Amino acid sequence: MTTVKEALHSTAACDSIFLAGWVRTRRDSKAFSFLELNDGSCLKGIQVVADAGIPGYDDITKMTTGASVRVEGKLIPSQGAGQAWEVQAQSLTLVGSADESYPLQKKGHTLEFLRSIAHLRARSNLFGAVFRTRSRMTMAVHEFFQSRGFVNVHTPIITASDCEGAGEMFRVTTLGQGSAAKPEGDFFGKNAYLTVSGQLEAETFACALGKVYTFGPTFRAENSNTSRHAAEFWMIEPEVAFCDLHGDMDLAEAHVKHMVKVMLTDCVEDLEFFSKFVDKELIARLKFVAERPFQRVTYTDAVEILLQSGQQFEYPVEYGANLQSEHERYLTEKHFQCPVTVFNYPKEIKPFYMRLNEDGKTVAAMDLLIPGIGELIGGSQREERLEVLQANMERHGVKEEDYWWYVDLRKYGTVPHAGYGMGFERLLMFVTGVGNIRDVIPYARTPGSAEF
RNA sequence: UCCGGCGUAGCUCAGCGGCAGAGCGGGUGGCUGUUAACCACUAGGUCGUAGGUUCGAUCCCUACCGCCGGAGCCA
Repeated sequence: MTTVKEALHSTAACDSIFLAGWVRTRRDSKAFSFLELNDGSCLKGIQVVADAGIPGYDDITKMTTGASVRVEGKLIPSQGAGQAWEVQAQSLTLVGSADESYPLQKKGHTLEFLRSIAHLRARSNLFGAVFRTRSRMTMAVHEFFQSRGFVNVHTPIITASDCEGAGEMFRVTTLGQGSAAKPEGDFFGKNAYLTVSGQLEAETFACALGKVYTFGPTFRAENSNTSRHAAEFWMIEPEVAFCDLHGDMDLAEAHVKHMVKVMLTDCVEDLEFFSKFVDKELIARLKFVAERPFQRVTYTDAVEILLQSGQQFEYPVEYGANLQSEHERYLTEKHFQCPVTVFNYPKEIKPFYMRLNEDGKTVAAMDLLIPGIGELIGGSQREERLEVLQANMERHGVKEEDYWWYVDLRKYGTVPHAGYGMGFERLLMFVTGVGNIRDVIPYARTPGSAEF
């Protein structure tokens, strides 16, 4: 069997071709019909010409939009404008009909409606393109790290650490609802949760294998209702031994650039579709990002830029406070007009594991901000000095006995090391131009929503 | 969770304190190497849910539910 993609890219006619897919639209003449057949292998469908009387033509009225069909025929140059090749069918087989209740119409639908039929939306042009892109970007992540000698580590999904500082956690239990049993009586003998980050475990492997990365699902039980947050998302977390913050920032920028370059070279047809129907500036922006160096600015300088900007912000700019979304947007969209890495944040607003700088006031943290999305990457150099780490834990109210294995890393052959987390869906939003995280993941999990 | 907006036909929306509307999609017929085809006809509604005001509520008020946008949390 040939895919539609292969057929459309054919360099020569072919006497015998087999295709199977779903009907996008049909136009009937008295003596023949046109079927547009799409099989998901690429954005475009192929035009099938079926003369009345060929085997299977009796079912032509049932080959409506959404029906699945097999076609046997010849690949020939098209007589009509609009396509180079078409299939002259010699026989048609109706595999599965789709009656008039099939919800995907030939016309455009809103993203909100398509979310309500997420089990069918991958059959639309946009979502077919999104999920082909998602697949290619998945491979690009592995290519990027594997080509640099990184080892992929599968960190656990279920964890017993209940305060990793990355957000609220989902509880994992086999106890019945309202059970009075103590955690000791639960499956793991203690409270267990879905992971909010594989970082701490990844650090242990970096301190053995050198350069590692994780790429897997991550869960946050935050009651977040935004276009950039999901309760279940995929995160990429590299962790590198003998690496400082600057090496970490170099890696993060190279990572983003690599992903963008793969998008530009390997997803051309889908990218052109996004650029035409989702975001007209997309291709220009991706080329810009692929070619230009990113900006880097310390938190202190960023605050100064914001104070000097003359902009009226809803929230005041203040040293020592977190940068608000509007501040980050100003930096990346207005001031620098390109991706920006902000680094060296005040220690008070960052978690216990980040490395204290020589000034005693800031930590070696960094956020990579991109236009339109905001924070794509958050990372840091990790505190490798035992006494300093212990003091940080004390200050953050983190109990050492809960993290004895993490502390052990600093007792036995400790090394400077650094890493970051990249939200895979946020990256997809950036490279596709799609504005809502719910539309770059097959079945979005958000507060109050776990259908499908 | 907070602020704002929206829930009317399968979809996108208009409407109005007094008989429920359009475009698209669907169905039927016609026509054509067609391209989101075209032409004609046609079916399709508990106006989100529950209360309240009113002679009368899809319309005004309240609560709830859902969705969208923004904020916070973060990736």
